[in-house]
Amino acid sequence: MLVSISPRSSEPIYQQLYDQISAQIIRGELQADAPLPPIRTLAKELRISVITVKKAYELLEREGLIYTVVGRGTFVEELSSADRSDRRTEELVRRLREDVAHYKRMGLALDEIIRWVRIVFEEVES
Amino acid sequence: MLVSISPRSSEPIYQQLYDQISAQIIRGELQADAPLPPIRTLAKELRISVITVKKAYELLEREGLIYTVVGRGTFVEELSSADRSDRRTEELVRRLREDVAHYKRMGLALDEIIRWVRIVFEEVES
Amino acid sequence: MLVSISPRSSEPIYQQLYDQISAQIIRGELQADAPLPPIRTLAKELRISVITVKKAYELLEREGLIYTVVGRGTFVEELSSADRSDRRTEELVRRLREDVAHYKRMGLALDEIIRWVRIVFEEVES
Amino acid sequence: MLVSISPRSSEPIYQQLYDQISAQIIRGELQADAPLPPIRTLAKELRISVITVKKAYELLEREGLIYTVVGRGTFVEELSSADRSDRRTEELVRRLREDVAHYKRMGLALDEIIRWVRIVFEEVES
DNA sequence: GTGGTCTAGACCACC
DNA sequence: GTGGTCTAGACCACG
Repeated sequence: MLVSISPRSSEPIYQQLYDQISAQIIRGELQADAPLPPIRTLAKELRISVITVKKAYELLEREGLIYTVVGRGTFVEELSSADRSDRRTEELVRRLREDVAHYKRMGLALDEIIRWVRIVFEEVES
Repeated sequence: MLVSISPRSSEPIYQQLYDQISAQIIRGELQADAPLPPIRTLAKELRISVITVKKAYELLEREGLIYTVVGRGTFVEELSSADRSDRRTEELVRRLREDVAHYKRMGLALDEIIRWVRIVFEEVES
Repeated sequence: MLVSISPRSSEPIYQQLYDQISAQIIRGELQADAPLPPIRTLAKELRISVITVKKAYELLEREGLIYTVVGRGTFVEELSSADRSDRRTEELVRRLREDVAHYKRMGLALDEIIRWVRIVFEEVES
Repeated sequence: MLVSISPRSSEPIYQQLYDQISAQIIRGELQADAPLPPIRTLAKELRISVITVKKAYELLEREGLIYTVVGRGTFVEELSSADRSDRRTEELVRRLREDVAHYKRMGLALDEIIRWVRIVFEEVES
């Protein structure tokens, strides 16, 4: 599992973790029942607080993306492909709604938004 | 000048004000040297604190979009249409870059983003 | 008498008036007993409030630079050349003290200040 | 980090803080990534409001001199020595231009200004 | 009437 | 513990 964080970002670190890990699970890059790194290990690797990692894992668990076996560790939940598709959509739409509302408020027409999305999409690193 | 705020949004109120007013100036809807509502008046109308309005005005002033004459009031700065176009693009691209990067990280293709933007655009309030 | 104001400056308008008029008197450009423009006239010319002009004239009178004859108008006070020289110095030093203190706080040595004063002096309009 | 304020000065407290801290950063006295005192601590030390300190920090951040990591604290931005030199000059010249313009308007010759700067420099506290 | 500054104090999110 | 936001209210200078 690969994650990277930018501590200076305005997005909270636990959110960055959640976003990246959930995306990998939903895209199917992490197999069902595969183990996630132990909280302390991941915290040490990323040089962040254990509490922060724990918060991200808790979020993932509450969303049904991972499960914990006390004393054994944390594992990827099994998701049907329908599940995965639904979750992806749901998560996505929630965010898009906010963003698009913002563009509308800035006075952008639908065509303009799409035009800019095309332009920016290629330049962006990921 | 028309502004509206949603106190429940996660976006700070002063930021909402800044966004809306700057958009109107950049779109040229507010004439150069036109007076903005006095901070106290606007605060009362929106039922928020004077200080919150002031913070928005401070941001606008620091961006060179408005100017203040103490004891007289606050006014729209004169912007060439080239200026306006530049600022609009700059502001927009900065934001789009972040958003699109996020969608990419979540594993979305360009087509998918555009498809969803179309769908969401209509249902969104403003 | 020639005065010009910049309404956007952070320096109050009445102060701008005071500075310019007092400088002209102290430099001897305005003869003793020469009439100053009536308050209302000057206010109209400069498109500012009568109150503002009045405030400047009051300051000048309090400093003994002008005198008022009710019903006749306002006139330049008679100053001995010693007087003029004293006032000029006094006024100047008060201001310089603040400015120089600021440069010192910014970590500038005496030599540096002088070097920069020389450079800037020529470029400045007046 | 050493700062001192004079509450009686006409210069706003937050501006005094900004001036002193920015000067230290630009002079390179504060190392990159060194932590600034927490706003609450500094406020208590100086016996001023937290908000006043925050305002100074906001200014510093907007000028790119410090950066904030929410929940962790505030830190000195990394500046190349070229950067530092540029900023110092820029800030200085902006201010000097105003001051010198004022002296010129008061009818002072270059020699006189320099003579008085020399005299005043030593007596000034800091 | 206008904005500029400062205050004390509250609540929140994050680490 | 950290900073981020918002509040109500005060006092001042300016026009």
